[in-house]
Amino acid sequence: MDSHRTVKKLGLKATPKRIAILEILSEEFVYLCPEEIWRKLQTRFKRIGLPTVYRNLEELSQGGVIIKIIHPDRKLYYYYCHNTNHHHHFVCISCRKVQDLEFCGEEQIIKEVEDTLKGKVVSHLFQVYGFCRECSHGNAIFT
Amino acid sequence: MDSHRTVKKLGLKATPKRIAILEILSEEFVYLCPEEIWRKLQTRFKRIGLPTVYRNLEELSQGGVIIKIIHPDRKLYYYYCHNTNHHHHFVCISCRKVQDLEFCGEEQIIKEVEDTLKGKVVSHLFQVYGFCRECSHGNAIFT
DNA sequence: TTAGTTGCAAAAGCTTTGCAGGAGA
DNA sequence: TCTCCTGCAAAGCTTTTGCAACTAA
Repeated sequence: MDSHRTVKKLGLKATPKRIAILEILSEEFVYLCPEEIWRKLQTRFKRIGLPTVYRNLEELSQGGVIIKIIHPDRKLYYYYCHNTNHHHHFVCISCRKVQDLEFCGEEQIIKEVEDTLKGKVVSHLFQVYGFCRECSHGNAIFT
Repeated sequence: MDSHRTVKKLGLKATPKRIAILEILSEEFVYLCPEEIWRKLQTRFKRIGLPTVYRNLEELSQGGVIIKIIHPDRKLYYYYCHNTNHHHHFVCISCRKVQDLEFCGEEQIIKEVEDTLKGKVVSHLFQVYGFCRECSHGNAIFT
């Protein structure tokens, strides 16, 4: 909520632009790409560079405050996730809304990898794509 | 196995380079990026363009003969998967070896999305990263 | 013959870097 | 004051496109 404090907690300076980037994302329930965030920032700042957006998004995501969304188009997308527990997302491919999922299956994965393959799990990527409630009711704009 | 027939079955012409690309991938148990495949092709063909590799990989993956591997570096990677059933992969982040997983959890995901979120699942991405048996025994070369 | 392929060069994007000037703490 | 940030311009890289020449069927 308090973007200023969140930023400082990461050991970063609380510059107006950094705070604005975090605020923009935290007010959205969809994932955004750097350029979209940049365009939103332009309404608040007359001079704002795209590299600044890229740099800040990377820092915030390194700090765990926002997450990268894996997208088939291989562009960078970021999402502010309010839920701090380990969980995964249901991503609407029409309106880009992101919703939390309870299901994970991490235990079973680790068990299978360790027991059957004798390997070691470092991380896992799990994302579900589809149409959210609103978009599956006829008004989907698939892009 | 028979790359020639596989290619023709997709409605594509069986050109030597196309077949070679498929053969190279089908003999590997790791995922490769277009440039790596291109370098391997250069030992067989004196003239071979990188765009040809990109184009063919895209066609073969459209045809379902090979799959794209989602990678954090957002580069394209392809993998020839011998298993035709729905399944997921355990990817070794050290040696790039890919191994099939039995666990999926698709039913639970669909149930949760439909029951709780009232949405519709179109696809899901599930990939597990870690160290394979060999690489977790000390000889890992993490890049 | 002829539609599908390929090589080359160039373009296209998105993302990153260098660096001098600027601003939080 | 002193790092850390930022804007701008330029570079970097991977991937894609245009087009004429080529080739599998």
